[in-house]
Amino acid sequence: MPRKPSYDRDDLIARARDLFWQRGWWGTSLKDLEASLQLKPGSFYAAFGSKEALFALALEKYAADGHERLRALNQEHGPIKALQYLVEFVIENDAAPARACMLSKTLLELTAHNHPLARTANKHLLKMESHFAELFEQAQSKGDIDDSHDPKLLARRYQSDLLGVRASAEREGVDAGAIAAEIGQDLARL
Amino acid sequence: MPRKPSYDRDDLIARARDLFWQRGWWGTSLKDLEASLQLKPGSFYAAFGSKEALFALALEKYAADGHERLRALNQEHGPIKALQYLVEFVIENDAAPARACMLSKTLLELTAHNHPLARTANKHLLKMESHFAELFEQAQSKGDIDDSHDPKLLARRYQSDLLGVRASAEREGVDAGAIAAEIGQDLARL
DNA sequence: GTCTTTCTTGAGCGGTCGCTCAAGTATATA
DNA sequence: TATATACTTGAGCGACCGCTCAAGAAAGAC
Repeated sequence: MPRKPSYDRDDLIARARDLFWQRGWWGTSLKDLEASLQLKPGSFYAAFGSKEALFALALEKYAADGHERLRALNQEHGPIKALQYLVEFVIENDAAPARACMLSKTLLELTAHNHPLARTANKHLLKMESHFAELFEQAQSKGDIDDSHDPKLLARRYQSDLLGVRASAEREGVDAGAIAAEIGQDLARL
Repeated sequence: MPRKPSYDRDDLIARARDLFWQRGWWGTSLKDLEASLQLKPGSFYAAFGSKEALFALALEKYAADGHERLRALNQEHGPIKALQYLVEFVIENDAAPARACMLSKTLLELTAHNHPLARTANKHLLKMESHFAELFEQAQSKGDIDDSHDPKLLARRYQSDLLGVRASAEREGVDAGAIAAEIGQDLARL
């Protein structure tokens, strides 16, 4: 007896992710979202409950896609090359709405306000860091990198470097590709 | 015949800088500023003209202080040690309202909106990068680091690393001091 | 003291914010 | 076809946004 929604929920979340990713939390208004998702306020709130709830879903999708990309790169090229390709990919992907990491943008924007979404973003970052550490472990098992390194420390540094180069890639007049290449060389030297 | 303002303009700019640095552009309201600067709307607009104009002054002060700090560190310890100490300082300075760089926060928040302040922030970042390059040049002149490196490339990478570790330092559960130490070691190896 | 000039005050402007809700519309079941 | 059950619509809520301006208060010049 009911009636189906006329939209694809997952597609709406993807569009919201792109808007939030590009414009940030305070920089994205309900009006922006209504225009992009083609949803009137009533439908919006029936579907997602609040702007905050949708942002959380967007973060989740963003993180899930990141994990999937890394997994695929690893499967095709092995751990170290996957980490090298990832850096290049995130700063060159023209399909992305921004070069900088959505999680870091969220963190920097909302941490000082003690906003729950800042904690959510940090959790996703920690998960991503763990994923990096797994790849460094695999690289050691395969003998690609020296056993003397601690995979967790390598992952921590790699993530920091990644945040830095992605922020740099958001700037005009900075050759982020060159920085990415240096990060890749650092990985090769391990 | 006139009447002097009851405030110290430079002190107000410093307080505004701290608020903006911590809470960001959209996250800082006129009400916040009025409370912190102890200024009613009328006085505020008589003194600074607009929220945007004050933010620009705050960025300028932020950048000027950064240059002065680097200059002082260089004078006391020499170029390479200055760059090493700077990383430690920015992520450990409890007096600062945030660990992350105000220029990068501004850039990430406002670039997608084509906001003039994003360009302003980027200009300050470029100036800072030039300052880093100068120090690397001096280090080469003194023989502290190898001549084969290009100071501009070293500066670019150093700034990227700095942005990364400062964003990481804003997170909970991340030992940014350890990352800073690694960056310092990288500098020592040049 | 008087005058002039500036600084200070705060009510309140038009606009936008995130969000609500009652009314209208479409669809799957019976 | 009749009914029940969603989904869709959009006017508009109270709160807050950045900002204005007329009136009052204070201080240097004479």
